[in-house]
Amino acid sequence: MAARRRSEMVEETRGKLIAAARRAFAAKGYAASSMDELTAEAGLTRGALYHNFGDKKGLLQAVIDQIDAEMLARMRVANEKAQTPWLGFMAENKAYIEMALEPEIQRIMLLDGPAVLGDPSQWPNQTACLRRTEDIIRGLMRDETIMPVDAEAVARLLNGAALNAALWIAASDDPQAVFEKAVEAFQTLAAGLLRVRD
Amino acid sequence: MAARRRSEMVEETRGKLIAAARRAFAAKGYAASSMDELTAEAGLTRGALYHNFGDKKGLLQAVIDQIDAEMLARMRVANEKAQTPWLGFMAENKAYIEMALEPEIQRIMLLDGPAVLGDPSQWPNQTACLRRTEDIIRGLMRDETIMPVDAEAVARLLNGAALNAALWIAASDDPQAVFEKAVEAFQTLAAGLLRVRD
DNA sequence: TCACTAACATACGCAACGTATGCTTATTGA
DNA sequence: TCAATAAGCATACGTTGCGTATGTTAGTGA
Repeated sequence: MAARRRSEMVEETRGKLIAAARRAFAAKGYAASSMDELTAEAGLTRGALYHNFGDKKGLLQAVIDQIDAEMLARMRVANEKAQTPWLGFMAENKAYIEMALEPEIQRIMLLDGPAVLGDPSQWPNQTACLRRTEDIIRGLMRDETIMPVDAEAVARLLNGAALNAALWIAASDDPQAVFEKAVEAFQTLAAGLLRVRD
Repeated sequence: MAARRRSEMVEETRGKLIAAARRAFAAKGYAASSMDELTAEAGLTRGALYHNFGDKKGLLQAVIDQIDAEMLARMRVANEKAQTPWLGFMAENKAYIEMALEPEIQRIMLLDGPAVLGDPSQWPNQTACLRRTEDIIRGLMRDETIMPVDAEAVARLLNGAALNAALWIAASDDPQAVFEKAVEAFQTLAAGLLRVRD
């Protein structure tokens, strides 16, 4: 039995806890998730949890950081497939709406996260998705694809619009149809950015 | 000592509990608000609470219904002062952003409410603000002030944009300056609705 | 006037978080 | 190689807070 490295074991423990937390938070919500159950499912106890993450909020923060990184990666992929910068931008936003439809992301990133940790803009990592949107907008302005605007403000607004669209779609009877409508409306609004060049 | 009517006393009790809950939820958030403290501040016990509202969520729902009605009224006032339907629409949205900046509304309506009760579209009353926005948009379409769009979708997106704008503003260092930027960006986006008529 | 019921208070059980303490095992320095 | 140390995690405990079951008082209708 080769003695394993300390850092390996820690990473494994943290990984197991984060994975179990993702499942529990997504399925039952943050408040209704018991730390006893959660850690037991990971084959551990609450001792490991409080040692590694400090408290329940700390675990949520870790889960959010992980999901956020995944979302950022998926937005990049969506952009790369597009033909023009503007279409890439639209593709990213569509991808965001699609992701926001997934129960796990919706529950953890859009509902519990902000309520428990405060506004996402205060999160260390959640800013990643947002900052990327900002960068894209700045690029479009440099290309003169869109008119000059405050990139941060527009990024924020579009992000909120997409977020709310997702909540709306998820609560509807016919998600697919409503999704189409939401994307179309999103493009209509975003056209405001293009209006002098249309 | 004139014996007071039953219904009067009940209304007073409910009013006291809702008022205390608004203060507590706004100041400490839903999760951190103790029902014992809350009811004690109202000069009552948890017995009154569970009799009148069923559980903690029920009290939050009652608080939300009350605030929602107030918000709707304020949006109406903002609209009435405007010169044209389009400006009225913009005024309502600006008013919404302003309201969403208030800590009480932000904490209860935008953060804790959705997380605890689920998406606002499922709330019995929160739909009020949203439906009003929808109606306004339909009116603007009939006037041919804006191009034909899916009113529900656009209402949702604009609502989300305004919501996120408020969270952003509140977290910023210079709320006043950021507020100006947010309103301007909001108008830029909304201009997408006007583009064929510009 | 008197049974009856609604409105609220009191008392209890239980679940869950956070901390303090204890044990086990990897790492470190001689 | 072998203590000594500390990190990593488990166990045990105290506290808080929700929800319910039960008790008590005051208004209601016949």
